[in-house]
Amino acid sequence: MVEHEDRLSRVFSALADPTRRDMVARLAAGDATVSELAAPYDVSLQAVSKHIQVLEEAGLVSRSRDAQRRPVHLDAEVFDLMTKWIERYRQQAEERYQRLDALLDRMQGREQDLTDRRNEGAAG
Amino acid sequence: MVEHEDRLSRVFSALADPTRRDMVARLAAGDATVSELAAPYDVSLQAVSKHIQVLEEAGLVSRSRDAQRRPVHLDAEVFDLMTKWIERYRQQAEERYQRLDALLDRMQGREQDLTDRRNEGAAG
DNA sequence: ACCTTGTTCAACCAAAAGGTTGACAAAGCC
DNA sequence: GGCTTTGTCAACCTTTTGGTTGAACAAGGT
Repeated sequence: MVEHEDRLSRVFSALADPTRRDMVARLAAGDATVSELAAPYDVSLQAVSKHIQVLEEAGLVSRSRDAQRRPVHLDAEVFDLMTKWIERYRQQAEERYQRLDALLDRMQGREQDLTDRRNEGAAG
Repeated sequence: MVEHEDRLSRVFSALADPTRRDMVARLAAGDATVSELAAPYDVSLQAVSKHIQVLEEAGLVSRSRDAQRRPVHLDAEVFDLMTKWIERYRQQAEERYQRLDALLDRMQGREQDLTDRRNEGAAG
């Protein structure tokens, strides 16, 4: 839709592809050239080259030069961006859940069903 | 490409969209109905309905029923899946980086350039 | 200079994503 | 019963994505 979306979108989008996730997994064990990366997959070298481009645009990898080879290196810092985003909302959701639990404790004597949990969540 | 891809692909793919990420952020503060969720965005209710479906298929949200309303609820557990994946490879990459550092320490007297760092990473 | 190896660029294609509008279902309100 | 609210289904359109092939570029090796 938008030509160049925000960082987080590109990172999540890059990792949404299983082939690219697998490549990241392998790069975590050490740098690799394009053909080394391509070896296990049943697709053209060009397709792999494109995948690496996507990872690079997401800031997940960087490429150097070694003669004709273009070694691909995993840049782990971007992971922090994701982790922060995830943790933020997970914590928020968990805190909310705990507040709900506490509320349920306080009114445990009353005959209320789960609908109350949900309603409190939406309103509070 | 594949009709129903693995869980992780669907989760990352779902969060690759900024609108959906925003919806998740808002749901972390409490459940909401479809129209409540749709309100801030300049798109049709149908488009929002589709977004919610994507989040649901990714296991990020679930829907209950309250009269005509379909309250959307954030399921935080799926976040663990992502976090685990991310942490695994980040740690691996960091450990590798530290081993490289240690290696560099041991051979600090020699006149070696960064190429050695890269080569060790690819071969080891 | 020429060949080989490693990688990218360009054009093209099919499928998926994200949006639209129109019709319809489901449940409360008058 | 009929209207209104809330949401989904279906058909359609456009852009993006992930793949293809063929040509080209880059940098040693001989």
